Parts: sequence; C-alpha cells; structure tokens
Amino acid sequence: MIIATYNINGIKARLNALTNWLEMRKPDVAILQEIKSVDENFPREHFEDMGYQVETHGQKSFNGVAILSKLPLEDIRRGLPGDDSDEQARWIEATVMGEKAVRICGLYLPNGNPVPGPKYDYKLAWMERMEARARQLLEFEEPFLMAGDYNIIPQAEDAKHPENWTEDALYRPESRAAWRRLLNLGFTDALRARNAAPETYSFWDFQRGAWNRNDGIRIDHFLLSSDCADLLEDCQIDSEIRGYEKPSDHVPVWVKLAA
DNA sequence: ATGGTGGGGAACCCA
Repeated sequence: MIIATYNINGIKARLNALTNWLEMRKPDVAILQEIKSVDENFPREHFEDMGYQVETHGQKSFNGVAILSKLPLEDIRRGLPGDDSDEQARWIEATVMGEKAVRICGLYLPNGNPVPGPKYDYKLAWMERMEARARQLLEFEEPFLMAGDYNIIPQAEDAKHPENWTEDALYRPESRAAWRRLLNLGFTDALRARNAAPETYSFWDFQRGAWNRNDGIRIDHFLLSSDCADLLEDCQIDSEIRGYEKPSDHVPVWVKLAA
C-alpha cells in the first residue's frame, strides 16, 4: 500500500491541487495537515466520491489534520494525549486494514517560532507528549508509523542553507534533540532509509522565489516502528507539484509498504 | 536591516 503525508495549507484553497495529485499518485491513504477547516466544512463528499473514507480532526482557521483512506479504517482516535487543556487540532490516529493492519498517526507538530517564547515551550512540551504516546504504541504488536509535518530540520543536509536556520525553532538544538530521542526509541526515518538523493526537500517558502532556487528544507517525515520498517519498499517525495498551479508550500512524501 | 508571499476570514494571526 501507498501511504502519503501532505501539508495542504488550507483545504479550500487546495481542493484542485489535492484532487489532481490524488488522481496522479493514487495513494491508498493520504494523511493531511493544515486543513484549516472545522469538520463540518471539510468537503467530505468530494473525497468520498473518489473512493476515500474521510476522517477529520479540524479546528477553525488554524491547524487541523485528516486521513483519507481507500482501505477501511478502525479505532480512530483524535488529539494527542497528555494535556486536556490543549485545544489545537494536531494529531489523529487510525488503523489501516490492508493485507496487514498498520497503525498510523498523522501529526502537525507546532512550528515553535519565535525562540525563545511560549510557542517554543509549547513545541517542546508537545514533543514530550508525542514521545510518551509513541512509547505506548510501541508496546502493541502491530506495526505503526507517525507521519506529517514535523517542523523539524533533522540535520544540516536537510536544508539548502542550514546557516540561515540556526536561530529557528525548526533547527534549534532542543528541537533536534527531541527528534533524535524519538529515533532512538527504534524508529526509522523512511526517506533516509530508502532515498539517498541529495538536496531532497519537502517545503519551499512562498517568498523570495525559494522554489526556483531549490532553497528548501526537509520537514515532512515518516517515522516507522521497526516492525513497520521491515515492510518498507520505497519512499519518495513528489516535489514537482510545488511548481504546479496554486501549490501548497509543502509537497507530498509517501511510502510504499508491503502491507 | 528590511520586506518579500500565501491562507483564513474580515482585523490581524500564523507560517
């Protein structure tokens, strides 16, 4: 099966671009971030007509995550555990019932800028909660993955100009250390496991012609549990659609699993 | 050093 992650930066503005990409890539599962829509306003029927089950966890104006799936979904769970006062819609889980069942987590990790400040504190606290949830899921037998916009540049090679990001929440030592703590639980960064192409990015700013200069960063990731990594056949980034009409500032990343 | 571009939604907030 093909599972993709795609920060669409607003479902209303991206309906055509998303639809065209779904018809091109034909993913079994599309994990979406920044739908920027409440559940009632998400164009559910449009995607159901394309054969997808639609599960959203939305919010007015900001954030919001969703899962579109051609395979049955079970045990859907909305929200990251660990803080009942957190009202930001950034986490959704489901089990995809393919040949093998795979637990998937869709996430929109906080940006965290400016540093220092309350937004950065929220980012780091959110990553601690995410690590706690990952530890819980690792206790189950079934393979699982966490995919989405991590807002983390893991290493220097994940940016065209890492020197421009040294004070940014996406590249600060604390953010990258939290990412490494996740990896050290036994997760595989799918892109690095299956794709050695240099200058491989998933986000290009709308400003200053970043796309035309390939001035990008890699911040959209798949982390696979060891059981899930055993199923990994491919991982690619559909970067070309960044140059299409009315694009998001992110592009889709996808994995092919033997599941 | 600044401002440059988008989306949401109706004045700014967020990225």
